[in-house]
Parts: sequence; C-alpha cells; structure tokens
Amino acid sequence: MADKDALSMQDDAMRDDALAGRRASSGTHIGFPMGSGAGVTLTDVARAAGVGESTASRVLRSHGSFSSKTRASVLEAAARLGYVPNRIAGTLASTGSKLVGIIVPSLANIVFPDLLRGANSVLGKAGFQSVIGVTDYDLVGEEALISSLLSWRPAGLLVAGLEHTPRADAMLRGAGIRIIEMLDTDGAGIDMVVGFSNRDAGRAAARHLIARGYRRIGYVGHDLALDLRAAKRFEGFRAALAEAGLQVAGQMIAPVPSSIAAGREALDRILHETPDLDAVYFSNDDMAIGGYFLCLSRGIGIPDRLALFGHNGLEVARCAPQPLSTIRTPRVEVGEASARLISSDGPPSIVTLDFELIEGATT
Amino acid sequence: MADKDALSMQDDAMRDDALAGRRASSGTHIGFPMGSGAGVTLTDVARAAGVGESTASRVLRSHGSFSSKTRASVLEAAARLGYVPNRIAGTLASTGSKLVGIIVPSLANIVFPDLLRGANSVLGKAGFQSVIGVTDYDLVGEEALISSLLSWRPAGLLVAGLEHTPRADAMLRGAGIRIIEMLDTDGAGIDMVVGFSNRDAGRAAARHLIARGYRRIGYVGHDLALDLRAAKRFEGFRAALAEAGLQVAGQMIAPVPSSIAAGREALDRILHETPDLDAVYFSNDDMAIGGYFLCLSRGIGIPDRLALFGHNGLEVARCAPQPLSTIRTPRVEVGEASARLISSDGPPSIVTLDFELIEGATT
DNA sequence: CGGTATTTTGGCAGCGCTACCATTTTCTGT
DNA sequence: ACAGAAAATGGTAGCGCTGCCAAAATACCG
Repeated sequence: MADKDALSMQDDAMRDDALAGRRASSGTHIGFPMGSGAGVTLTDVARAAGVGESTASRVLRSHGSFSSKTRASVLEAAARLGYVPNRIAGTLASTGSKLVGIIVPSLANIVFPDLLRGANSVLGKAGFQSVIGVTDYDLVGEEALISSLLSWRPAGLLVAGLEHTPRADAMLRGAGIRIIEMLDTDGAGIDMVVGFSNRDAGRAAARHLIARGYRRIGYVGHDLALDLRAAKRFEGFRAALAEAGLQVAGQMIAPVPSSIAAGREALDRILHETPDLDAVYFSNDDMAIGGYFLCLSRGIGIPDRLALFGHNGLEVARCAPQPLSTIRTPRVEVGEASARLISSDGPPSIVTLDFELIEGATT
Repeated sequence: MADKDALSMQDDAMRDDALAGRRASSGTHIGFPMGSGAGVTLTDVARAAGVGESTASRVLRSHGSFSSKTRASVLEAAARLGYVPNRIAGTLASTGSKLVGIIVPSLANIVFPDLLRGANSVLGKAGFQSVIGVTDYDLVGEEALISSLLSWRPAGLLVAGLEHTPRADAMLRGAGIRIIEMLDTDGAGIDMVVGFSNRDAGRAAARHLIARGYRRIGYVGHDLALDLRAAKRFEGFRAALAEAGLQVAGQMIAPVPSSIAAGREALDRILHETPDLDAVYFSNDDMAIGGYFLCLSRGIGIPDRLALFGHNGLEVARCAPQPLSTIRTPRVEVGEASARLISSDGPPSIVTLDFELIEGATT
C-alpha cells in the first residue's frame, strides 16, 4: 500500500516534469532530459519493488541469486515504471563495455556493408552493440576515428585493412582490447587478422587468364593510392604474369573510387589506347560490370573479342546474362568470423578464409 | 621532478600489469583492462600537468577559460601519457550523450548503406557517433533493438520506416529524445519524419507507363509483408492504374527479400503465366535489373516487346546499356537531412525530399 | 532442535568525468 | 597603487550502476 502510494505520486511527478522536459532525479542533482519512462533509475525500481538496489540490479541482469518472489516484484516494478537500464552507467561501473567499434573505409561499396552485416549479426547475438566509423579511405581520418571510438571504451575494435598511421598503430596496440584487422592477410597484423590474401587473389586471376590462353592482358583499376587491397591484387596479378613471362599490356587507372560508370569509361579509354587487348582484369566487380556494359553497348564480343575478369563475386556479376568471371570473396564470413573473435582470449592469430574463383562466361 | 618519477613508476607498473592484462587504477578499485595508454585517467593527466582535475577537463574540452600556459602543459601531459578520454564517464557525468542510434531493416540492400552513409557523415562532423541496429525487417526485432539502443542513452534515434509495434512506439515516444523516422512519409510520424511518399512514387511510375501507352502492365515484387515501403508503392501504383481505368494485368511476388536473382526468376515466371504483358513494374531496381538481365538473355526486346520500370535509381540501373526507367530516391540526402535534425529543437515536423522520375530506355 | 552451510539480501564505495561553486590570480581603470 | 571586474583555477558532489562485503534469512544435517 505504502508502495503503491509512493508510486502513483512518482508517476504524477513524472508527468508534470515531462512537460518541463526535465526533472529532478532521485538525488539533488537536476536535469535529465526525458519523456515518460526515461529517467527512471534502478533506485526507483528498487524502491518500488521494496528491495535494495543491488538486489534489483541482480534480478534485472539475471546474475547472482535471488528468490523468485523478489524476482517477480522487481520485474513487475521495472515494467510498470517503464525502466530502461542505463548501459552508460553500467559500463562505467563494471569492467568491460558491450560496445564494439567497426571501422570501414566506405559504405558506398557493397563490400563493406556486407562486412558490417556479418559482423553486426554475430555481435548482436552476443549482446554487443556496433559503433561504426567510416574513414573515406583516409588513413588520417582513420586515426581520428580510432581515437574517437576508443574513447567509448569498446570491448574490441574491428578495422578493415592492415595499414595504419604510426599513431593509429600505437593506439591500437596500446588499447588493451581485442583488435581485429579484416579483409587482408598480406602483411603483419596487430592482434587478430581475418581475411584472405589479395595478392593471391590477383595471382589466381592472372593464372586463370593465362590458362585460358589470353596473352594481351590489360588492367582497369580505380584509385589505388586509396584502395590498398586493390593495389595488392594488382601487384599479385603482375607478379603472376611475370612468372609466365608476360606483363600488363596496358592499364588504365580511374582517379576516382570504383564504380560502374568509372569501369565503363576506363575500359572505353583503354580500348582506344590499346585496341588489341584480348582480356582485361578489373580492380573489382563494380568496375568490371561497367566494362561488361560497355561491351554490350558496343557489341564487343565476350569473351571472344575481349575477356573480362573482376573481383568480389557480387550478385550483379553472377546474375548477368553472361556471368562474370571473378573471385568470390567471403565478405560476410569475414565479418562473422571477426565478430566471433572479439570475445576470444587466445593469442594473436591469423584466420584465413578462402576466396573462390568463379569461372563465368566472360573468360 | 617528483612528477617525472611518479610517471616513470607508473609506466613501469603499467608495463607489468599489461602482462597480467589488468591493473590497479588510481583508486583502490581493481581491474581496468588495458595495454599502455588506456587506463590513464584525467586525474593522472591533471597531476602530471600540475593542475586540478577540472582545469584539465576544461582544457581538453576547450570549454571554459584557462591560460595558454596551462593549456600547453595539460595538452603535453595528455599526449605524453597517451590519454584517451573516457566518453562513457563523460556522458554519465554530463547531461547528454554523443551517441546516435540508427535502425535500418537490412544492410543487404544498398539503399540502407546509402542512408547510413548520409547520416553517418553528417553525424560524424557534428561529433556524434553512430550506433547501428539491423532489424532484418522484423518489427519485433526492431522493438528489441530500440530498447537496447535506448539503454545507451543516445542523443537521438534515426529509424527507417513509420511502422512499429505498439510497445516500440511507446518507447520511442517516451524516450525524450529526438526521433527521426526515415524514407516514408505515408503515415503519421512520432516526432520528425524525413523522406518521400512511396505511394506517390508508385503513382508516378504508373502514370509514366500509362502515358507511354502501355496497357497490359504487370507487377513483379518481393516479400511485401516485410518491405512495407514497397507495399505502399504497389498500392499507389494500383491506385493510379485504377484512376486510368486499368488494373494490374498480372503479378508475381517472390516470397524472398529483393535481389537480382529473385527479379530475374519472378519475371520469367510471370511471363509464363501472362505472356502478353507489355510492361512490368518492379518493386525496386534490384528486381528490375534481374528482369532486365532475363530479357537480355532471352532476347526479349526492350522496350518494344516489354517495358521495365524500377525504383531507386541505383547506379547499376543508370549505367546499363539501356538505362533503366526508374525513380531516383534521395537516400543519401534523407540520411543527411535526418542527421541534421538530431540537434534541432523545433517542433515535430515532416521533411519531404523529392524523388525524380528517370526516363530511361526501358519504357 | 541447535548449529553450521547456504542462499538472499542491502549497504556502500567507487567507475572517470563534468557542473557548480568558491577561491585565487590577473587585469582594468583612475 | 587600489578597488572592482574579469579570468583562472581547484574542490567536490554527484551521474546510475556494479562489485564487494557483511548481515540476515533460510536450508540442511545429525
């Protein structure tokens, strides 16, 4: 009874304060922005349930022991008051947070949303919240993002790529949390590394083209200074050509991020400069699809007159009238595997996931 | 000098503890996971700089007044110790957080990464961190996500769509923070709404097809129970047909999320069932591109034998040999505009951004 | 049924930081 | 040079929660 009265009074107070937009909380302190249920604290719930704070806390976290009777009353009180736990306070009080930072260079290329998707789905199931950062392919921006994300004291950090500024590297090493570098295994990692070798992917592409008998092979890429992984593929590609006594018969690098339009235009140009190419390796599927569309428009026969090879294995590439020859990269899987490593406590290690060469109809 | 000694001792202690993985922090409390620089608190910096905590705090936040001399020494100390501010503690102590929750149904469809991209870019510039949640088109999942995100006490929440469970609706209304509902203006919003009318988009598509003389118009869609916005487009589409005395001459709904493959297969099927269609309206560009690819494969003449119309204005649709007739939706712009509203303090309102009908070569 | 083992509980000291306030120091102007 | 204003500074009480500990309630055993 006493409880009930106290509660309804509180409810009234809350309603009034909602109008003012703020309210005096349990203590003397003023000012927590709120509507109805927000601003209800654990103390309020505990009092309403007639138990101590720590008991209420244990019940709400299903942690430690408590009688089923207290459990019921705490839960009931929490529901009735519309209690929303404050994870900020919880994180500060306890040791580790349930935030995980994810840093990707871009969201414009489906590759990274795929990565995010895999990571976020596994993280969510494990009770983590993803906090994202987008670098726009800028390593200095990445440094700033890392520092910013670290200030939220995440349980771990997922970062695309192995390359960082020295300061970023130092921050990551010193953070004392799990660091997962993704999508690239060509180089030394800081802690955990999950991905595949882009160099090998480039090599595989070259070997495939060579095996099919192509000899006048061109390269169409996008801004490599920014996309380090594409650069590594190209490097592996050239290395494999060299092993076969060949070299790139022409190359065209669009000074812009990869896109279908860029691939289309770049292929157009390279065919002007080097008309006798018999195959073209693209920096990724977006670029390659652009090339494919150009060929369709121009009536350039594929693969007889010109062969095309991409990278990533996007859906659009697989579903085209002539499926693109490409390399399917396990992007979602990399995200998933990376997320799983967040709560692991093993020593630093490298997880290699295989890519798969898809022999489409364009080579 | 005394300072310096204290510092080097601290460094040593920190190194040792790094091995153990934890360390006793300034107080008596034990246990902050850390490597090198983490675990350094504001108190440490203040002591090292020989100033009070609050002064150090003011300097580091460039807030309030302090001499340039103190400024220098605090900054130097912070840099030397590798201080990383703890935003968790900062948020708890101050009134509002710098987190913004963003809830989208999926990351598999480029539409939502686009939305995220726009929002995140504006939010980042304003000093906010994006915390993401993916519902997988599940309203109950959305409810759980909202509750979970709210527990991080975000400054605001961006949510795709106007439809929510009653409980989710109540939580959003009661949260006392800015709520922005995105991508849909066909219905009542909770606080702010940013988007366009999907119903009108469907209408526009229908009018366009009618104006071009098509009369046997079919619809190819994906799981409408999940994608409410696609359902609204279809509704508007049918309404406009009805106004012209027409009706959908056949429809095929793939019971799966939208994809190129689904579009391809669904068009194949509908053409079996209703061979005499002269135009097809797709639930979105992914589906439409699938249809386009089918036509290319089958040699179905576009637009003479069959016209295709999509929705979204994806790059792949614009760059195809025959640019797809579609409606360009301002996805990135919606994200940007939404993010801007987070720090606004005006009354609830609706921001309508225009879509643009693109007359491609497929109608 | 007493007494020990066990389960439940509440109190309280922080987590690291910021807001507020009081104090000290440094400027002004005359 | 001195009062008064302004700028700098430090102390400290929380923010809401969790972890630890001791106390209370309950269970168990011979």
